[in-house]
Formats: sequence, C-alpha cells, structure tokens
Amino acid sequence: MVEIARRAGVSTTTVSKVLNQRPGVGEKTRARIQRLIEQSDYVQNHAARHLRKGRSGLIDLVLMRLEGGYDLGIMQGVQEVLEQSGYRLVVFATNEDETTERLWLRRILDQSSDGVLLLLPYERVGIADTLLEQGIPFVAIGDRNEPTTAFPTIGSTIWLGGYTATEYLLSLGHRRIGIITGPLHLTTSRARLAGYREALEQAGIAVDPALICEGSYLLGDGIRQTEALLDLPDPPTAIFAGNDAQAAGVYQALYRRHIRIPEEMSVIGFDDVTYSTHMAPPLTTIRQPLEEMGRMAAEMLLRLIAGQTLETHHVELATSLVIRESCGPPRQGPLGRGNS
Amino acid sequence: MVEIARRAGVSTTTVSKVLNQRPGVGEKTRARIQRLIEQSDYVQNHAARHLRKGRSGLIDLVLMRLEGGYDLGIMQGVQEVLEQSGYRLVVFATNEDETTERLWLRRILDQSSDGVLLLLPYERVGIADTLLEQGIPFVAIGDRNEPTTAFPTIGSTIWLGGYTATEYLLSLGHRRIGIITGPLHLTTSRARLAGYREALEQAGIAVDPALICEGSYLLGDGIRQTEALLDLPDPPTAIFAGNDAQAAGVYQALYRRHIRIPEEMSVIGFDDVTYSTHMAPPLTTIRQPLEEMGRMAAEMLLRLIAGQTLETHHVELATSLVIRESCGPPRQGPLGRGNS
DNA sequence: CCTATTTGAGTTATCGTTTACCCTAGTGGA
DNA sequence: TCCACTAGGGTAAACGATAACTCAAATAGG
Repeated sequence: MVEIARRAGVSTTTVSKVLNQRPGVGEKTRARIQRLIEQSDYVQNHAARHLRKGRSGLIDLVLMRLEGGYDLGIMQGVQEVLEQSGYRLVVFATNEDETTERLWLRRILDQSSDGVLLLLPYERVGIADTLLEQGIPFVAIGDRNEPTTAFPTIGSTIWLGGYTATEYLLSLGHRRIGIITGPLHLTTSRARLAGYREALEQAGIAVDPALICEGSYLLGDGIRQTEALLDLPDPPTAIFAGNDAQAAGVYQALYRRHIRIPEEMSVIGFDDVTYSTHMAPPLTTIRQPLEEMGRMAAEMLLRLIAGQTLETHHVELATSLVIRESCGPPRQGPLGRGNS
Repeated sequence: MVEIARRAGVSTTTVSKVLNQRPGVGEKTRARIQRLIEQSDYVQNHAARHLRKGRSGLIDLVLMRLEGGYDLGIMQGVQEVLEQSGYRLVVFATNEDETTERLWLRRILDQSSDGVLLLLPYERVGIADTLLEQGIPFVAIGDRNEPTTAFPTIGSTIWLGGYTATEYLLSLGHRRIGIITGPLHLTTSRARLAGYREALEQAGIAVDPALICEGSYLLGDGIRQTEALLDLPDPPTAIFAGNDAQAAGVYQALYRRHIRIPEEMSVIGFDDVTYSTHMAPPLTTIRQPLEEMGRMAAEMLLRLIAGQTLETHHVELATSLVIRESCGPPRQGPLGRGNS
C-alpha cells in the first residue's frame, strides 16, 4: 500500500480512502490511484483490516458431525449466501465431544469470528449463553428444546410434516402405520410423533404403542427398529421413518427379508436429503427446505452483524410432501415369504 | 492483556512471554501471571496476533460443490487433523464458476489463509500457478491431469482399483462387463478405464467398445448409460459404475426395468462413499481411503506451513476391494421380463 | 478585494500483540 | 574487591491499515 501511495505521489491515507470508497479524494486523483491499484497485484492485508475494523469477515458454522444429509443441505444454503456477501465460512465439527466444543468456543471468543451459525440439535448449556454474554451474533438452526426469544432461530413446520406424512399414508388406505422416531428428548422428534398421533386420531384410529419405536436418526436404528416392527404378530403395512437416513435403514431391513417396496410395504422418510432421490425406489418423503433454511439463517445473521434488528426472531419454513415411489396402497394379507 | 499486566504488576511484554511460553520470566512471576490469566476470561486477540506473526490459523479448502460423497469423506479427514492442530477450516465452493473462483483467489491472497487444500478435479490455469507464485503453501488432492513435481499431490491407486474391480467381476464368471467411466478428459477416469482394459486383456477377453460408456460421475449419467447398456443386443451381465454416485444411478435404472441385483446384474462402484453401505443391496465397490487422504493432505500441508520439506511430493494411497452384496455370478441367458 | 466555506490531502494516533533491544540487579570467579 | 555475565524484566518499535483531526488551497459570496 505504501508502494502504491509512493507511486501515486500521495499518502497512504488517500489510498485507503480510494480503497474503501470514501469521500475526500478528488476525481482525477481517485482515478489515478484506482488504475495503479488495478495494475499492481496489491491485495489488502486481512489481518490489519481485521485488527483496525474489528471485523474478521469470517462466519463459523458449528455442527456435530460432517455428514451427508441434513447438515449438508443447510451448509449449501449458507455457502450460497456467504459467498456473495464476501464472508468466508469456517466449518467446525464438535463430534458431540464437550472438550472439543469448549475448545472451539475458546477459539471463537478471540474476536476471530463475526458471527456463528449453531447447527446443533442438542442444547448444551453454555454455548448460547456464552455467545450471548460475549455479544457475538448468532442464529440457531433447527428446532430447540426450549422455545426462546433470547436469540433468533430457524426451524420448519415439523409437526405439520409428521401430520402430513401420516395423513398421506392413511389416504392410501393404510391403517397400521409404524413410526420410527428420533431420540424423544429432542422436540423435533416429539413434534413428528405428535403429528402422527393427531392424524391417526382424526382418522379415528387408535394409536398402537407397539408401532412406535424410538430411534436416533441413524441408519442403524432404521434397520433394527424395522426388524422389531416386522416381528410383531401383526406388522404394519407402512413405515414412517423419522428421517431419510433411517428410511435407508428401513430399505435395507426390508431388502434382507425380501419385502418389496412399495408393493408389500410403504416407506416414507423425512428431510428430503440429496440421496433420497438416489434410493431404489426413490423415497417419498417430507421435505424440509434445507437450503432455504441455510440461506435464511445466513441472511439473518448478516443482518444481525450489520447491527440491524430482526423483524422476527423465530422463522418457521414450511415442510411439504414429496411423492416419489416408495408408497402405495397397503398389501392384502400377511407378509410374504420373507417373514421368517 | 493490559489489564492482566496491570493486575500482575508487570509489563505486557512479560505477559506475552508467559502466554507464548517463552523464556525470560521467573518461576514465581510466571505462575502468578498464569493464574491471573486463567481466572480472567481473557482470550488473545486473533487479528493482532495474525498481524504481528503473519499467521492466520486458517486453512482453505476449495472444492467444486458441496456434495455428499467423495468430497465429504476427504473433508472429514481434513477436519480431524486440523481440529487437533488448532487450525480452522474455511470451506469454499467454486461451483465450477470461473468468476467465483477468481473471487476466492483474490480473497485468499490477502494473507488470510496459511495454506490451501485444492480439491478440484479439473485443472484451471492459474490457481496452482498463482499460489506457487505467491508462496502460499498448498496440497492438491486427487489425481491431476499432468503429473507434476511443482507441488505436492495426494492420490490413490486408481488404475489398480479399476483393474481389481474388473478382475473381481471376471473371477465371478462375468465375461461381458459394461463400464461407465467419468469424463475422459480427467486422468482419474482414464486410469479406471485403463485398469479395466488391462484386466480384460489379461483374461484374454476382447474389449468391446460398445460396453464402454462415458459418464460425468453424476447419478443421472448412471441412469442414462445403464439404459444404453441394457438396450444393447447383447447386454452385459455386470456393470462397473466408475463411482458410487453413478452406481446409484445404475441401481435406479435397473429398478425401473425390474432387473434384480445381483441375481440378474452385478454392479460394482468406486470410492466407497458413506452411503454405499446404505444402498439396497449394499454396494460392492472399490474403496478409496478418503478420510485417510484428507488426513494425509492436511498433515502434509501443516508440515509445509511449518517450513519443513516433504520427503515425498506425491503420495498414492492404496485402493481396495470392498465386497458387499451387489455382485454375484452372471445370470444365465437373456434378461428377464424387464427387457422391454 | 477580503472573508467564510468547502474541498482535497496529509499527520498522527490507534487497533492488540510480539520482539529486538536495553537495563538493572544479582551471581560467580579471579 | 572488581568485573563479566546471566537472569528477569521493561521500552519501544514494529505489523498494515484506518480514522479522527489538521491544514492549505481553492472557491464562493458579499
């Protein structure tokens, strides 16, 4: 920068003014400096600006684990917005480890992050509080256990999703519908279940507790719980999988027992992650607008960083039913050859 | 920091020495300051350190697109290493857009990145050169079009993978093996094909050009090219899918035509991405040690940043055959009902 | 023609740390 | 007893950019 100033015969202040497009520079001078800058391969030093302006141009995204589905969809949305805004995205995975988490928190506190996107399904005491205390802007994505107005959150209409999924299966004629939930200590899991219950009740069907299995949103539980459902004296004709990863597990369990989808068993997922189209047959699922959620969250955070106040603190985006090929009318009679 | 120094009755220099564990401080003083630091919630200002030391603690990972498979596996490995080393990971997706790419390059040049991990399968003139020119340490992951010693690269034994996959199918008794390659302008695609050819030739089987289809490593091509293969007068009994995403496409195409895997058609993938276990049936594939590659790349980069010289500039990790359930002996006779 | 005002550009302090260098008081040896 | 040396600690100058403030010249108005 000094070099440019020297060559233009002005002070660094003037160059700085040009770079930041601030007033106080004459037209010809500005043009001359501008040209000089473009000719040289000068780039502003990030650290110095950061130090002086107090903004790092970095936004941290914290998540549990780098996985293919849910998180990735959101990251894509976030990426998209940040890329345009000039911010860079720092990704950090806690791996559910509290020490790692604290480590990250400590690193974040050194002013090196302008804002944080919290993509943690669980509520760890401390993170939100510390962030709030330190005045670091942040937005939480995904439903929280305790509705709060202390900080902005982005979610989707989970309950409605659960309701819609069940209603759809009912409309196909199913009467015995199994559900594999997520961990029931998470609101998002309970919301799905509540939607399921409501739909059944409205259809005048008694909820059979045997058809409700608790999973953990992981593929493995999809397999295990499907087996449990199949081993029931009166197995369901459809399975609502809680999320798409578990739906993949359901597929596998069914494949093992040679039960065809959707002829012998309907399967519906939740999330609509990228690979749900890739499954055979393509998965019918409840779509959460993941990218859109990521975009919204990023935009809210940017506004927060800019010092603007948010109109709404909690945004809920709509879930929707995506019909593909994994659901059909219920089979007649008991399961075929596979039920051994 | 000034605050700490004041409370300890020393200068900031001394505090700095303690913080950086440098000599020149007495035992009791050190202990006293240490305690004071721990008590307060002081965190070193990142920007200032960065400015002074010239190190940002950031490493950039550039990739084409945030996707579920290959890239994610590598990212996980990278994450793992960086998390321990105290570096933070910045993720940037170019979306194959040259403007976006240049934008990123410009941002990187401001000293805000200590090193770069290049996860681009294509060769864009300029990136590597610019990085080299600017003296920014970087490591390229995945095979390059032109083998180079100018910068370190991490790859895997692709050719051998292609050979092994084909050999395995041959050992099961297959004689007509279709292959859906990646874009043939990429070495990594050509290497798979070369391995395929070699295996066939060694088995004394003539290579039938009709069985070779060019894809783009995307699911859609898996579908399209499978259909082309099935429409052949003499369709193959096994398909080597080039990568796992395309294998998912193959699954779908086969599903559409009611062709069972592996009874009527064997399918083998390449990469062993996370979801290959989730497929029904679980995909037999050639494993690239993605996480390991990510780890290695990150470690090499860290060493580079630390100013150490690398023993080897190009590392190739071994691919291996992962046998699951998508391959079996060839069907007898023509394809069943689906061949319409 | 002179003063008030605007405009363009430079001075200098500052952001929070680190580090090269300097100083002082002990310590040990001759 | 005196000197050289060392250990412990402080001073002040960077690092590269920005911003508040100052100053000189040009312009406008009376």
